[in-house]
Amino acid sequence: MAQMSAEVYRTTRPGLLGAANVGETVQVAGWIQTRRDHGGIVFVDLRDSTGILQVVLDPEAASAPAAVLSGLRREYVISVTGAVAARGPEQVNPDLATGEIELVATELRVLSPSDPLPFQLDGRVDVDEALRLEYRYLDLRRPAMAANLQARSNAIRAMRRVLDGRGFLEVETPTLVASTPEGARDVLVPSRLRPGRFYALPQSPQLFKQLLMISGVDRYYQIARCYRDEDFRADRQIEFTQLDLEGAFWGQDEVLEVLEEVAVAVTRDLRGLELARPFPRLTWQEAMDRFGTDKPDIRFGMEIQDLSALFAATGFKAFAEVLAGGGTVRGINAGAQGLSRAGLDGLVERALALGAKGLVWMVVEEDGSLRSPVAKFLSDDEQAALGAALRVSPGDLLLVVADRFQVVAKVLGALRLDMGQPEGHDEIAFVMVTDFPMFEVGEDGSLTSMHHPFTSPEDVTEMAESPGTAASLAYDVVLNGAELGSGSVRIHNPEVQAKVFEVLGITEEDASRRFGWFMDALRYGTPPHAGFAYGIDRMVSILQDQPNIREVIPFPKTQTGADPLTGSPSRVEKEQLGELGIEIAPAVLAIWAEEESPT
RNA sequence: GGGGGCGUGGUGAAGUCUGGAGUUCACGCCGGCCUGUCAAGCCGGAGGUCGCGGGUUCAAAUCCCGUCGCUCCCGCCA
Repeated sequence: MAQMSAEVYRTTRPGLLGAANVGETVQVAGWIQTRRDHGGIVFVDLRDSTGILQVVLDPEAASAPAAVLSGLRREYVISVTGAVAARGPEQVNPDLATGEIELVATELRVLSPSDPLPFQLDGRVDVDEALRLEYRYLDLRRPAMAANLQARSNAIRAMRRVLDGRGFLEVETPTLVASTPEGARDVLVPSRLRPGRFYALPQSPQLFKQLLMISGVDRYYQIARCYRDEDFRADRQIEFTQLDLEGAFWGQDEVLEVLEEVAVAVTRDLRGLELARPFPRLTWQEAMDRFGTDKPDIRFGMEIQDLSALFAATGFKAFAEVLAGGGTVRGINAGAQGLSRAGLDGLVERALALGAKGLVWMVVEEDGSLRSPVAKFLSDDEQAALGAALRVSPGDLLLVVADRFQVVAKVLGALRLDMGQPEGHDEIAFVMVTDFPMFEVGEDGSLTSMHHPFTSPEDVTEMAESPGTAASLAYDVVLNGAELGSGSVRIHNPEVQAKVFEVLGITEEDASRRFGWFMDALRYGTPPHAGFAYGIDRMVSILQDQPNIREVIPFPKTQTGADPLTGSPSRVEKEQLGELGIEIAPAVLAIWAEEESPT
């Protein structure tokens, strides 16, 4: 079979052919999308990654025997030689890119047959995702999924184009790193050569890219796989991909400019849309005040209004007590929702679930008066002022929450999304959120980094003296209400870094043990630097109008971290564990035994 | 850790609330007819332990308990 190596399967591709090729003799190969067998003549839609082409198999013209033609089935892989012919005017298919032509076959070879499929690829029904994942290689043949893979590739290509054009150096950093038990749970990998020790898979290349800055790499980027062992969501997988970047002698403005350029290029390539620059910018406080969240969806208004001043002298006890206690009263005008009493009760329940002590709803009547369980507690002046503040029209639904600022923001922010978020994703609304707080204050008063502990404070003195309110040089990029990524100006001064650890309550000893190597590096001439990481899965899924990131990940895992195709995570042989010095806990072995017993 | 949804021939759904023969619809699959269809058409056929286990009942896809899987959300995600 020496001639096999010289065998020609195709001379062109199905989707590349058009009216210009009429009269040419070509050979194409691909999968049979559908077959229409008329007893004599047989039509086959031949599919590959370029598109679909109709092949006409006439038993009198084709050299293949009739038995072969009638034996063709979906997803058979075939190679066809024939003449490109124009279709008659009655036979043009306007729904097909190649609909003006067809291939009249003279020779057909079956390269691979296919078993009947476990599910249909035609996209007319939503197949159970577990089944799709078990047969992902079939799922990915569907044009919609192939388009997602293509879009992802296009996005990464656009990123590289922008950054390569700006002289960035692409550098790979390790994926077997030291565990830093802070932030997300690490994915751990046992070491064979040093039994009892573990690598962690990186949550991000953060410290390595900072080391690269110290190394003299001026501008760095990496398409970096990152790992966080936390619970799954529609937009969260245990492993995900980031565009990680960093620049020396940079401040926030330089980073944001590059981020915009990347976002513009990716949006252009994926959606053919030219975004206006600069992107809208909000400080964290503005975002929280107006939208109740640090990742605002600015495709619609329904902004939160502070009503505290308006109720300063209110006789309504619930509001007065909150205000006396330093809280705030805020509301949104949700517009004409036309909700039933049950619907309104549902909103109250939702507010309670979000942590509110209550939710005041009011519906604006035709005469401008307010229909509400609490209307009788509000003076005429208050009602009038409320109407003015929320710019009401008859039929509008007003939602008011009184509580601590954090609670009000969370509840109204969530209700705003419930009531107003657009269904489609026609609009692409990027927004930069800046001036994040340095720290998050826990219930017990403890401080944790809002971003990460290598983020520079805006003012070191302020940070030391009032860490609870101190601002940082951290920023996010938000797209349609989703956080696409975060970045910051980093600390390049070891004393400042030590101070941040101190404020975080990390002892000098702890800091030295965990990050001593990094603190040392900071002492050898560290340039000021700043950077960012874009979540590529999220960016592509939103730009592709996909409901979750699994649609743009070729081989994702299920919510319990499993891959139905390969069976990971799998048990391993005792011998393997022995080499690693690892034993399975008796409690786990008992569960295994129970699973295996046939009962 | 918690809350919600889903699980019915190969696929997708209806049936479940209000228990009464594995019933129905669409697609796919197999066979037959058919030489211009294009998600071809027409005729015929096969195919299901209603996720799994237990309980209630004369009787369970349907009610109850448990469990597994998938999914959405809260917590978590420096």
